[in-house]
Amino acid sequence: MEDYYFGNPNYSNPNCAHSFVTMATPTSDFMLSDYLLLDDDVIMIDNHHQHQDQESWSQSTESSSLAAASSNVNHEFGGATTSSHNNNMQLLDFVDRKCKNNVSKRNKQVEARQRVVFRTRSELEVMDDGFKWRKYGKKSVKNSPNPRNYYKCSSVGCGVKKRVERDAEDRSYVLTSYDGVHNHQSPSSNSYYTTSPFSIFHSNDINWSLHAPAVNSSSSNS
DNA sequence: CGAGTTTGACCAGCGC
DNA sequence: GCGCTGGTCAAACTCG
Repeated sequence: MEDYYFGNPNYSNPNCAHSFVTMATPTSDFMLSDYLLLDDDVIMIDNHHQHQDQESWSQSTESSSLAAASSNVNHEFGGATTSSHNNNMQLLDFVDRKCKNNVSKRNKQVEARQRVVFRTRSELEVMDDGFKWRKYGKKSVKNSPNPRNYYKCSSVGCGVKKRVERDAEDRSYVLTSYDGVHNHQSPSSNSYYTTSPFSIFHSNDINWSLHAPAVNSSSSNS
């Protein structure tokens, strides 16, 4: 099986090299195993749910949009997520509990903006995805003991935003949501990234990594 | 000194 | 209309 990484392996912080995670198997701390298309513009990714039966999956995908999402999973992830059918069953529950309750009013106003939500198991709240982010807000949210951090892409003219918060139910997981699509290449030296956050799923021949951010190290103190 | 973070204030949507 | 909530702004602050 190929190794799949999140982030650019060539864009690492020597001070944080210890946190570099390789995803060779579904048992890695950071595992890309699920994502879901919600209402045409929201994708959720869950990285730990793995054990559901096929029957419940079929039941839970009666919705056409969700069924479409499941097909996308297999298509987009290819060999990296051969078991994604099973994984996404839990993801549907996850979406019901998390996404549908948490989609912000503000986000509802943002039409045609793509939104990707990652649920990753990591001690690090900020994951380097190759883009440069500037923190512009921090907010305590209801029903969660953990604050939510707001980031904007630092690139001029790029309006992509992301929110990062600890999972209220399991603090070992981090929820990272991306709003919008980058209109530029990744500033990282080796531009494996394309303009869309979804592009990570199209890189069958590219290694992706999860590691500590190369910049904004002070943000981890917040 | 510039870039990034912190944090309180402000705004807008929603439910009652 | 009012209060609650999530999201954003911007001045002050920190750090390299």
